[in-house]
Amino acid sequence: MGIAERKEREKEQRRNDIVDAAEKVFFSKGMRDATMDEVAETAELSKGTLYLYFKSKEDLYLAINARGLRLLDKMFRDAVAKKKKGIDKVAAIGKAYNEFFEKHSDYFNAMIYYESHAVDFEKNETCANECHNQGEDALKVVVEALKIGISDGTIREDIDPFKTAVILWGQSTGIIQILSLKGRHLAEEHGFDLENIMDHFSEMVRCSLTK
Amino acid sequence: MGIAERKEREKEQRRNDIVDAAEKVFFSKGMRDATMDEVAETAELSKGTLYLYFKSKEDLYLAINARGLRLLDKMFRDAVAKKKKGIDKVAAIGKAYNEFFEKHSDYFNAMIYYESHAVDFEKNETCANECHNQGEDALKVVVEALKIGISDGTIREDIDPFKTAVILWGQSTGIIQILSLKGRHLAEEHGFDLENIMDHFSEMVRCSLTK
DNA sequence: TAAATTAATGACCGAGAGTCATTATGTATA
DNA sequence: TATACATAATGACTCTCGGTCATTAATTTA
Repeated sequence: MGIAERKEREKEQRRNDIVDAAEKVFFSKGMRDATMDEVAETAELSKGTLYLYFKSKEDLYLAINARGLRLLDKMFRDAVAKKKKGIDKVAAIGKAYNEFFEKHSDYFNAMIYYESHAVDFEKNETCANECHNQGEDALKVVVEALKIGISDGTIREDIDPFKTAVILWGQSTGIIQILSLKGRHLAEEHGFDLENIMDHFSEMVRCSLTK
Repeated sequence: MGIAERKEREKEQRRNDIVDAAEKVFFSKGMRDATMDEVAETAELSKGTLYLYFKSKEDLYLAINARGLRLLDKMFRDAVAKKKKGIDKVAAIGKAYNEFFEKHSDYFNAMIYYESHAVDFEKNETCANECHNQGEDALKVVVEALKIGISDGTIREDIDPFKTAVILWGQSTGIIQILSLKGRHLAEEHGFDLENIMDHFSEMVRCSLTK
């Protein structure tokens, strides 16, 4: 009985098409100014149909965010795979995060929005959970890198890997966020050199992890 | 001619009353769910009057944020005043920031909202500018503390004070933000000890600033 | 081919931000 | 004190947009 499977695939496909359309609209107009009517028009579907696939506008936005997090997780995994030593893995993750911001700033900004709003799990269920899990997966990559570093002696052993991973995550996100939002201004107003600021930060991190 | 001055004062007073009312409503309902009608009711004014004093809902929100930033700036100044050495001043600022979060989390969350949204200066003019200036003032306190630390030899001299201040600001904000949003979950799910995480972070910062 | 199930539609509703013609209050002038 | 003038405040109204649901269309099953 392949009909159920085919239907399942088609449903998945349609869902994806909607997220594609939503990305176009949300990324060009911003979460605030994007309208569900425009997403519907872009997807060549009626507005009602959007609500068959997503619970709310926020839920649809979270689906985009989940895509971003999936991509970030992949970049993290690729980054750690290329290095042997724990400390180098951690540095590679930092570099990957910065690259993620530079190459996929739309996704990064979506993430920022997500991280600064308490998400109502009632109204978003599925997508919110996927975001949460995807985020945890990415964090795990950092935790593992730290553990490896402690084992191979490239990272001081008096740190708690999980705690430190959370700190690193928060730190990095905060800095990229400030650069994303105020970077242009800082460069113009204060002659700020944006290029090497992340290197500067990486250096600080390396310093604090190696004692 | 004291009439003009009195009128000016009254206007200022009314403006303050509106922000007071807005704080009550925004803090209890959240930026998203707060309505201008409710602010008007709380302020015992008509909705139209709110728009005589503020350009938009966002503008009113920015006025609240400016208050928060003013408070933060003051806490930073008080913190540095109590310490002699540059490195201790920097540590005191970090402690003050954490205290700000703990004692005035409503303001902190307002700040987060502000920092994660590109503010439309067209629609907010005055308040947006005040936020911006207030933020720069607070940042200056950090810059000064770093400079003093470099002079008195408690902070390594191969760092750029301004650049480092921005990094510290972003880092701290990012961490507090993640704790604010996910802290409860991290504690429950991963047996995370929230108490000393900021100390842990401070230690990392001290380590990276003193070489 | 008819009945049943599933998918899609778009007119409609309610909520809330922002407006503006009208009204009220306070101030200067005769 | 009465009158013209200026400024402040009002709230009914509009308009946009997220979300709903009775209706229609398409697909599957019997």
